[in-house]
Amino acid sequence: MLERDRRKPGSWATTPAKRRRILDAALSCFDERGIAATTIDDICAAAGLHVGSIYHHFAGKDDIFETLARDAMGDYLAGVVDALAGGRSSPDSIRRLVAFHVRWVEQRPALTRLMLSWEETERDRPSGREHYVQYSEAIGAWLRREARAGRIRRMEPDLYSTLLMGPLMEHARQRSAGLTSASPQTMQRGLAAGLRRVLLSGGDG
Amino acid sequence: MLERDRRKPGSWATTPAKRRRILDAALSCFDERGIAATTIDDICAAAGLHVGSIYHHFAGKDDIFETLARDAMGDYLAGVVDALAGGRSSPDSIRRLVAFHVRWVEQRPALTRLMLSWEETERDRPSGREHYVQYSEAIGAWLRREARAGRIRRMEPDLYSTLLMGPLMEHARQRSAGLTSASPQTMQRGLAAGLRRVLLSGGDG
DNA sequence: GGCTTTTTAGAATCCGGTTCTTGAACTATA
DNA sequence: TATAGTTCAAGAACCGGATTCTAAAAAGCC
Repeated sequence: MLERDRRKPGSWATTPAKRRRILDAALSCFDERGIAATTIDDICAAAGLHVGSIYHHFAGKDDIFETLARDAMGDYLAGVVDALAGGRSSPDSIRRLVAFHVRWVEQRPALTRLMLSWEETERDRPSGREHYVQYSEAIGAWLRREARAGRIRRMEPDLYSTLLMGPLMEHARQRSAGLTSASPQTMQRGLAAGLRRVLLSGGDG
Repeated sequence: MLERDRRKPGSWATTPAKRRRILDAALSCFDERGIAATTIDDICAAAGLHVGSIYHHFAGKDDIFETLARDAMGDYLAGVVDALAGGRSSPDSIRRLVAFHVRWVEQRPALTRLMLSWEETERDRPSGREHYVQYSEAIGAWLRREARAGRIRRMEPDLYSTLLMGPLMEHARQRSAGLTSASPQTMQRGLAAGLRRVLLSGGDG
């Protein structure tokens, strides 16, 4: 029934490549049908493999999802940290952060969706908090340093992540749901301006 | 196997009450086990009914979930609109909005979780955008009015929701995951201050 | 009290994820 | 190049949970 791509003997891919192929297949399924709606069979068909093989490489659907999501999150976080660290001043770091974020979201819609969904599902699990903590840590170091130097408004640590991540994640959500009519450039400028006003010292208390 | 609460003949509840009982049962299950993990049987046990009866009142698990989530969202939105409309000035409206939000999240952890999860799952569905649009509309009217009067910084409409909803929803997420150590009062003050800086006119462009 | 409609019980069904068994392909070693 | 051990693929079997279906009890109505 399913059109499977049976290879002739002798052309067996090496393990990491096969793993990759499953992940890629899953990613495109997740992206086009939604995460809950894709079945293992869908992934089988897309990867040209049978259930057994998939379960040989992964513990299950969740494992595949988590692997993809974890990678996506890791990639995003690395970019965030780089952007912040690479700025030559606080405003510059903020500009770079927002520029990176908007570009990432624009260029990786599937990964964006994955990252956002993960956020949701992870919360219920034992390991749930992990990513959140990771995110906070990633930004925390930079924020603490800048705040200590007086370049960034001093406030309750919890507020930093709320006020920084909030707009960024909300933007990602809107964008991945196709709800923004404004251009990426406009959003980028607006987000940067907003974050500057919230974070940088000066003005009313 | 399941301990069902069989009522004696003659004590049958009226329809809306029965519906309510199912919803309440489901809400507590969702809350204590997580949404994905609660089975229909769990809800049956909690409501003291059998599958058949539940399917008589609702189309399925999703229907129950959506009903609860829609109600939660409706309640929240109504409060938001009230808060904004009731302020005697823009800063006052913002203060009221944040105060309402923080209180709501504190007092209704189960509904908060539901609302946030709905956001996630809804995106994939045909009717997906609906709630988002609803949210934007709810705040949109107030924002447009204030902006036209010059009391609120003029910006791309999409940015309003990003910059307003972003921090609030992020706060709700953190809170419902038990990740804030700061007191509600602190968060409330901080959020209000942040939103004021972003939204109110004046200062750098 | 008999008739219709609503609600319930619970068995039957269906669907999708996971497990298990078998065998084929690869690897290393002699 | 046979051989033992290991990894990978196939696909049937299994299992749990959502949904559907049928019959019967309760409620409403005359």
